[in-house]
Amino acid sequence: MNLKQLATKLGLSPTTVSRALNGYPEVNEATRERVVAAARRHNYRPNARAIRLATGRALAVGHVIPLNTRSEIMNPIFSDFIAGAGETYSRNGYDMILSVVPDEAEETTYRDLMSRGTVDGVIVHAPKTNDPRIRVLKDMGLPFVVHGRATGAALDYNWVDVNNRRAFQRATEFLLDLGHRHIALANGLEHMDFAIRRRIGYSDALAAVGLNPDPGIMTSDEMTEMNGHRAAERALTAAIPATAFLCASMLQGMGVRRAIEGRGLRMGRDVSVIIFDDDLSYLRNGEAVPIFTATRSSVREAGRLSAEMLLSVIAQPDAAPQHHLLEAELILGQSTGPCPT
Amino acid sequence: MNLKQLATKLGLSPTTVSRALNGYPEVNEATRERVVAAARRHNYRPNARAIRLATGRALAVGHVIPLNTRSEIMNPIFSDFIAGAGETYSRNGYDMILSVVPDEAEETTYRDLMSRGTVDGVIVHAPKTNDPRIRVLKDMGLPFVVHGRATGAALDYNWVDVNNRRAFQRATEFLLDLGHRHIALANGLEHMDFAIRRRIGYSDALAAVGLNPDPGIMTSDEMTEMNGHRAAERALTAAIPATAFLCASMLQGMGVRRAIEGRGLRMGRDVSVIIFDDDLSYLRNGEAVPIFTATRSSVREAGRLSAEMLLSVIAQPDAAPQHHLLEAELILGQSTGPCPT
DNA sequence: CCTGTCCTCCAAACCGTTTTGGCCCGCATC
DNA sequence: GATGCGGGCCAAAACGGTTTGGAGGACAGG
Repeated sequence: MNLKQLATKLGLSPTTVSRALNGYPEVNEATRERVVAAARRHNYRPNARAIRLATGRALAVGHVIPLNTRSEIMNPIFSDFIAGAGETYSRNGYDMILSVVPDEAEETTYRDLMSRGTVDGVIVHAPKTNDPRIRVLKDMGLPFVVHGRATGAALDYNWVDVNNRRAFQRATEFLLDLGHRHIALANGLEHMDFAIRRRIGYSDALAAVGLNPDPGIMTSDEMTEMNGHRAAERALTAAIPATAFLCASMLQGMGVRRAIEGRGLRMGRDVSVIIFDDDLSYLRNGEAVPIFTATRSSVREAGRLSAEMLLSVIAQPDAAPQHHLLEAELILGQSTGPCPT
Repeated sequence: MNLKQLATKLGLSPTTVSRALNGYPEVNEATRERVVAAARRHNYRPNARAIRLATGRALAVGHVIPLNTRSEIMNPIFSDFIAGAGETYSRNGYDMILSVVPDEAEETTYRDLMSRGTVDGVIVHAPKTNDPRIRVLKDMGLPFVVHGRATGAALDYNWVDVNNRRAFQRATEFLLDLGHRHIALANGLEHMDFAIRRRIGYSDALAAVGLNPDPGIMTSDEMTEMNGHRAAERALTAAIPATAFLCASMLQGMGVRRAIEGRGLRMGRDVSVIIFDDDLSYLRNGEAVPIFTATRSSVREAGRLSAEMLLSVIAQPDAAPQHHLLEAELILGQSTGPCPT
């Protein structure tokens, strides 16, 4: 059942039927109701392909997932972010298109999505320092929102980010207040922007009390359980062992906990741990009471917000760039306590 | 730059240009080269919206993600499956559309995707026993492939699945061979089809040596670390404590390990553990040598295969239903050993 | 009665491709 | 020299909507 058929069945022109269904004012209320009723009865659904061609809009947004050979982006964050963004899209009648491409093809993919008219805008994931994608997208004129920020980008652009620096600064301060002086950092890969900011927050807090970061207890690696474990083994057997840990992810925190307990120590009493908790649906940080003390910020919420921002940018492409800085909350769990003397 | 402009620039008709670019035979080789060269030079890219309308094909496939209030599908599996499927799609010029919808709207979403012509086919995720979606899609005539199977479905349909029953049967047999007689099962939610099959494999293996499953050491729950931990606590303090565990996921296995070590026992010596390892990119089961003995099957590979199957179904909608049963390999790690006497 | 203004509706153009149904010309065949 | 047959090209009709630019009629105002 298409528009023309519906129109003849109603004894109206396609024009009027189209207008009636799309809520234009120049159609009599009585006929509008008649049209709407008939449309429902024959469950007419306008062909999306035709609408897209006629209106020149794609009614779709893209998420380009570079399939790194060293696979970094296919991370645990991803599915929750997508869930949040996807909710927003479906509520607004937009499609979400995922492009999984080898990372060297990422730029080409953006160009393609744009020039073939497949999407109206894109979300940029996992920005690196001085990320080249920003310049490219800006030049192309394709609306985009970055999840995160890219330090050093000369241009202004739309982004949604967590205040990673402050989160880790507060967490470090909290550990310092508990008397810890040897605080290990199990960070993410530091070519990623968020990881750099977290390290700065950590260093700043140390510097504020006259401490220098000790490279012997700082690691930067993919945020897996095993790497967390490895980092903790190293920091716990250092010349001056760490008494506390700051972890960039839940998984790393679990690895650290394993190392702690594996040495017969108890987390929260002998060694303190704070993690960054992305509040993932399948990696809950405890139930009633959190296991880990954590800086928490929902990545799903970030997905929602990024999507909303992108839709608003698409609607008004010439508006000034928008920014949304989320604050992580510091939640108290069972993994922190005063530094043993 | 669109087809018409390119055509006039070449002094040809749109017809000929279109045919030249699409490799039709009725165009002179010399002109074809001229056209191709010009297309590249002006980097002409055909408008996807127009192609879709003209050909009547969506050149896109859908993945509908029901956003369960009890969030079951937004699981760790998801991102790897998507990565695998996405690779296949981009290689074949198809778009992947993700629809995140409240689960009561799932059927409506399928209807919409189909009747508005947004997709040419869909992948069905996380089938339950006697899953109603299969009947619905069959009736609609929308091509689909199920990732997993739905026990009890009367109709035949396309699916890609792992031999979950045999995997757990073999794992159980292996533990029995090592002398274990009290084998706990930390299963997934048993309204999910894969979980049922795994339990059957487990029970069958026990039955084969004359043992009955002990409900006191069997759990069925979401596959999280905490649930694994809880299940292990229970099974280790049962009247007759379990000496071995079969876990449906890596995360559960990690929880079980924590419980074991928390009681001062050692995994692999005092208590054996076998997990089902989906080979996720951010949850690697060890490096050189696996931590957990496991039945392993790459969910990413399953994604690739499902996507390929779907594309073939779309190409030949009337072919007989296809099935692809993957076998999980049993890999030996450090988490299993003879039953202590 | 004439004019102007709404209110409703419509015919036709348009979006950018693919595809159908020729057309023209050169060349071989009889 | 007519006929047949491909090869190479094209005009125009789809595809299924939206949007532009009226048209016709009712009704109010002068």
